[in-house]
Amino acid sequence: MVIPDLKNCCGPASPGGLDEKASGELATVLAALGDPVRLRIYSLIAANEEVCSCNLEGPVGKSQPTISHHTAKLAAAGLIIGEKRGRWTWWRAVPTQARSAATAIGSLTKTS
Amino acid sequence: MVIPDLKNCCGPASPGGLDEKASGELATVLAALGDPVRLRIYSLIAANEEVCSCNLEGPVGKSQPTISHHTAKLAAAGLIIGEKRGRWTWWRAVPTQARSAATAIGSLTKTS
DNA sequence: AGCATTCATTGACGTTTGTCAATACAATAG
DNA sequence: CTATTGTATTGACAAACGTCAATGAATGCT
Repeated sequence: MVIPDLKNCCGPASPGGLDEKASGELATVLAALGDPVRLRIYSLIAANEEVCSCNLEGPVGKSQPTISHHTAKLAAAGLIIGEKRGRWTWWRAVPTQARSAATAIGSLTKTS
Repeated sequence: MVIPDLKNCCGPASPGGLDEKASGELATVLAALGDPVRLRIYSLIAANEEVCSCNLEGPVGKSQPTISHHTAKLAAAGLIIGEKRGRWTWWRAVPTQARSAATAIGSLTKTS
């Protein structure tokens, strides 16, 4: 008795695709941006040089702990960094992180 | 009695940022890619012209219903489309969707 | 020093998510 | 037509998530 192929529709596809580690890192960044509230927070920060937390609660319309929670998540993904100057925390975007994620997505599409 | 400003650290920031609708749509796409398993599935599909489901279970290492669940989510976000040809479902990437998300992320960073 | 303000953290709650077993559906093969 | 094969759906469950009230920690003002 010969053991047949598990599947017979086609070969083992192709080697392409991200490995487990790369997909995990990129997914972290994309997941951080994959929430409407966080995306708006990030866009507000990225559109300005610096934004202090006091300017986030208003436009976003969430409570202060929620804003803090989301900014922490964006910071954990390396998308923003916060500097505590005086009484306020000022947030700045890290453009390289967003851009590398953007190019990573763009380079997933077939390049032929 | 004069009503004071709610916050006094700075003005109302800037108008920049995505509106609620735009952030919701983009967040849907990014959330779809914000999972390591889905990102690997998408990268496998995008790296090839077409991929049938039988070639996904193996590399991804998840059960068949899980794969189906994730492909459905990617399809709902408009990132892939499935065509049932013969016995197998063939998945194709929609490069425009991924690319528009990539450019949207890229254009969030300050352009000055 | 004492008080007010700003932000982070904790705790709690309901909702969503990722996963798989079991089942149902669809389409080909014999 | 019946059996087999590939895929989608359902049900269930633990884990993660988003949210807010309450509390804590750190800074500036008087």
